[in-house]
Amino acid sequence: MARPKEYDEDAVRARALLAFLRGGYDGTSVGDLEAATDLNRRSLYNAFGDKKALFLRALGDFQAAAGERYLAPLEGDAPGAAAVREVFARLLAAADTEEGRLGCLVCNTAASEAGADPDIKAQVARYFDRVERGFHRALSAARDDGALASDADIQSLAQFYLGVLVSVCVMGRGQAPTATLSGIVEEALRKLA
Amino acid sequence: MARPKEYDEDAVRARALLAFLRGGYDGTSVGDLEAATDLNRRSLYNAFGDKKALFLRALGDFQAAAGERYLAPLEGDAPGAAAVREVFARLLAAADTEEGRLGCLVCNTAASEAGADPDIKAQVARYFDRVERGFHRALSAARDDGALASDADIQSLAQFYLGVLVSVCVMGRGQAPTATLSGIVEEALRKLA
DNA sequence: TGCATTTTTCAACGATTGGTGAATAATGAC
DNA sequence: GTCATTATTCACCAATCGTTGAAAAATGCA
Repeated sequence: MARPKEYDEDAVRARALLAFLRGGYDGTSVGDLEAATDLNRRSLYNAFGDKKALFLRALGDFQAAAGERYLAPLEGDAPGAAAVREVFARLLAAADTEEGRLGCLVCNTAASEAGADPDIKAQVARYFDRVERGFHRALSAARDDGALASDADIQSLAQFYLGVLVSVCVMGRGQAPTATLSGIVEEALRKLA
Repeated sequence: MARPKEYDEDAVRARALLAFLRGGYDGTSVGDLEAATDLNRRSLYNAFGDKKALFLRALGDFQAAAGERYLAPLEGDAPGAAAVREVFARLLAAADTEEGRLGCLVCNTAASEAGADPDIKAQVARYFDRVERGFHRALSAARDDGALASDADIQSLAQFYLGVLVSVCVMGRGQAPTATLSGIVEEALRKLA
């Protein structure tokens, strides 16, 4: 019927995501995206609309990937204190990898000028909400298991661990030594028996 | 001897700082800086060199101002648990102001593409170091006062509170509700008797 | 073998970017 | 008043920005 695409769209989006992770929204030009994806400018626009739309797709892809890679313990069928610990263990492990050092696209975006855009801001808020909800679920289970006092404030604890997660991502990107990151986490996890 | 400047350099730098706080490094054009400072392009370049130099000055100014406004309790002559609490109280109070909602230039920069520049990265690291050192000092006093157990790990606690500070700044900029920010802080401060 | 459809290539668009050269204006020293 | 010095104004630079139009190439269907 028509000429077939010469590229795999999922792979292209994965490469675009990496580029945005490196440079952020403003710091990544369409030229950079061409180079990162090996795709002609025009094909990018045909496939995704414009730069912002592509960024939003990347942001969505990141949320999906990070959700699976890091948040799974919170959202799986074994929530509890161990799940919370596992999330941070995975985060710290990632901080030792090249890709992990790029930080979290959501956190980076939240702190950046692109975070002023309403569409982007909404996606950021949605992810933070998801993380907080995940912690809430796990912490609730932890309380039922006795790892937390029965009168523990689950809500503010969930917000607290969301904050710790954000700080690990931001400071990790800022090249903070791994020891600093694990210091933060270690101290934060002391709240769990 | 020569024609006098028509502007106050300190005021200009303060306005440039505000502009960078709003838009970040990449998101603030020289044109934006002209508008923010009411200064001609050429005068900006004559006075500061180039955009990056001006940004570095703004970053330095921010550190000085934030140091005085927020970190003073940590560095003053009454360190201790109350000083730590006071820092976060000031941070939360600022989160309710328009200027405070712009976040922290250091944290924003750490998460942004500009954070890749070595000169900028060094300034970011220096500030984080200062904050951590401040917390260390206050926490050490807190331990001596009995507000912390005598075997408390002051080092990782200091890193921990630095992380909490970063997360409050980043999430505050991301328009997180004040309740979320105070939830984080409240939970973090529970470590202090 | 055309035909319709869609991808790809290539070149260009106007706008904006950071940065500068040169003339003009304002001062204090003489 | 003249001169050296520095600040301001204004026009302009090449480069890059995000985006698009139009032609060429590749497919399935008739």
